[in-house]
Amino acid sequence: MDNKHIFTEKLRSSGLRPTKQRIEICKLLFNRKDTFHFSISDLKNISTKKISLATIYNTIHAFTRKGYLKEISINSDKTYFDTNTSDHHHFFDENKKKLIDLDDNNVGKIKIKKTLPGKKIKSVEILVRITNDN
Amino acid sequence: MDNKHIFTEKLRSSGLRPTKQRIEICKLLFNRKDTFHFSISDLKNISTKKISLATIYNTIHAFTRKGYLKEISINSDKTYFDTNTSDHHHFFDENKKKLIDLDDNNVGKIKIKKTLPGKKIKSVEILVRITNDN
DNA sequence: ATCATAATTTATAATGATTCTAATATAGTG
DNA sequence: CACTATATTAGAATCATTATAAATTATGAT
Repeated sequence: MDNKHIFTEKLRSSGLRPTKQRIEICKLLFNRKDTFHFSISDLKNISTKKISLATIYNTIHAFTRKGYLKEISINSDKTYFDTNTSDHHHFFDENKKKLIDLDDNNVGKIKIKKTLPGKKIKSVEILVRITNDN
Repeated sequence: MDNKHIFTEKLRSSGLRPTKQRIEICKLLFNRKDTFHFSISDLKNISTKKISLATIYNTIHAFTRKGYLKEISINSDKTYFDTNTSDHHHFFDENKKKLIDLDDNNVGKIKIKKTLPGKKIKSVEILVRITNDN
């Protein structure tokens, strides 16, 4: 069971043609229990089928625009993406250079007391940098 | 008054030789009232003296290691630095692509309820994305 | 001040991620 | 099937950043 028809429908209903490359990427990303943090090169590496780099970029960006992926900011040369698009935060393990989810309900309420005229808050993201405890 | 001798001393006391390039960069960064958010190319642009790009990179990284600058993470292709090294957070204006300081005391206390074995928290950073309110 | 040495600067090349381009292939529609 | 819009592709282009190796400069000792 690889959910091919489900992905096909999902793609179609978002106005994206269900090509074999997109379905393959869907399988890699969404046929897993846990949320997946990855960079483009990670994705390239785990893919057995040959999909061009440009297609991987295009697809991941399309999925991000559709809200199926979330882009994550850390100071690193690579951009990371997350299959968990819910409101949540991250630990960044500086030793392992790995992201770990931090659920919104594992963080106390955040109050932003400063406001800026003519601006509205789009999102509030927390990054907790962690290191080995020694 | 350009604080040249103060910068010279500061550099020397951190084990960095006070070269004319480093002193020029000190002036650009620290002779200002407000904190300064910049990218390497911003710095290159405001410098009237010709300093090679490699030296700008080297110097900014040296200053960051010494704690005179702080590196900031946002999802963008450039790395930003901040002359305000105190514990604080940022707004990122998605329309203007500009960073704005958000003081720690303008944010309610943040409680991280999840712990990870063998790890300690190094820092907690908040990024508040804002857009035009319309 | 001069010398020797280690640190620094520099121009340039190399790298790596990402985007662009233009040709080819494919999906959806009639 | 045929047409057209959309996708995929390989490869080139771009941009930020890092590495290299030679020339320059700061510093401490003489």
